[in-house]
Amino acid sequence: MPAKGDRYHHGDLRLALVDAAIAVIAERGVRGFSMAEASRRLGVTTAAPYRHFADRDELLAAVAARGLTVFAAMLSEANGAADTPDGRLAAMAGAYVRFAAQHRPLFDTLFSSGLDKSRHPELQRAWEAVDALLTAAVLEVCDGDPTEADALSDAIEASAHGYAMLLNDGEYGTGPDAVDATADRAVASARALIAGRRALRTPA
Amino acid sequence: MPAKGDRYHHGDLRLALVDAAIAVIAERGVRGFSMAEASRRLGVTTAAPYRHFADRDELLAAVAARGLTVFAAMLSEANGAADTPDGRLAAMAGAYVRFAAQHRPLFDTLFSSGLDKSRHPELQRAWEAVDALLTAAVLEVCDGDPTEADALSDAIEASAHGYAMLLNDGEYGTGPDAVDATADRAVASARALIAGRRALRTPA
DNA sequence: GTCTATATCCCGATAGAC
DNA sequence: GTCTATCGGGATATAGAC
Repeated sequence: MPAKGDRYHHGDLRLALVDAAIAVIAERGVRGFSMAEASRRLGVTTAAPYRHFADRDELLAAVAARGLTVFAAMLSEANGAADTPDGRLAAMAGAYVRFAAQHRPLFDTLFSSGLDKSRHPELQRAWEAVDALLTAAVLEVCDGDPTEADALSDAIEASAHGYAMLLNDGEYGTGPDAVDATADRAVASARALIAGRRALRTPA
Repeated sequence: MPAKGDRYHHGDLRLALVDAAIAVIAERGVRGFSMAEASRRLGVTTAAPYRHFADRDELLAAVAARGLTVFAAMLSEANGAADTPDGRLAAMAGAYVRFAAQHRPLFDTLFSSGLDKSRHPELQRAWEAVDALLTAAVLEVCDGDPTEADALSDAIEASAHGYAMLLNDGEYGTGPDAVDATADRAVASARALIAGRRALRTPA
């Protein structure tokens, strides 16, 4: 406890607020998050956060930024763990689902917080970095055809996103087994989409 | 205006509240909904709804029930509009996306309202009816193999759900063209999953 | 079946002291 | 950089009158 005087001060309230926000979101969901509750957890008054964040959205954006860092790391790691182009791409679909389940507060902040992305350019850039990871992996699979690559990229992303959302909704049960099973199914679906990708070319 | 006395009475406040709730959700999103706001729209006091709904969740559940009716109707109609098993199943994926976009308040209430489904048995039954539509269509496609049918059903559902969520998040742009394009892509993805469904059998 | 009125609680955000 | 104090707003839900 590095306290200078008789009153407790945080070394880095800004950082502590991000952590506290994640903890609140983990327990009460994104819509249960409030500046007041995060402040209470840290034992500071509700005014304190406003020295570090202009408003509620800015704190949420900071949480989202951390989420994108973790997300990119997990996708990247999955990409490195397989040895074929198809395997790398499919593994990223699995990592997508695992990220959603293992870092649910971050995932929810990214996708269900109602955060206006266009108002946070930093987040847009971080998003582009994530997209680039997926795009690169897709291009490895179908390098000749950028149109097909776009369609396949969207298809795999949508599939993984759907599995992730439904998993977190409890549709597949709860617990680590459900996470593993769903991640496996996302991987298998990615493989099926890759195998059947000819059908993505004809929308009718 | 069938008013008996000098004061306005609704013929069916319960029904009017469901409509008002949908209108509020349409304008302010699911998390912007409140009993108070719905009451205000109808010109009744905030106490009035509690004669018809025990609490906020019960009104949301009524909205969800309507949503499931519409959802089932759209899936069923899409199913009837194609002439091959594959076509019927794929068309349902497109209908899933169109439902999400064209009835966004209902879709959001079903999937993003934080409603505890297990506490509303009526909703569970309505959900099962929706699931049955999808299951039947999938069984037509792969009638010999119930395990494969389960996997394909989940895969198509997740894919459609992902497209729907990302569309409503603005990921594919806005407007009727974006809806059409995304629905088409969901249809194509369903076809790709059907075509590549052998890959769904081996989770590794 | 609706209204008036109210109890209780929570939130975001700011001003000014220290 | 944090605290005290507060403003202004909104929510759910109930009690009792009509």
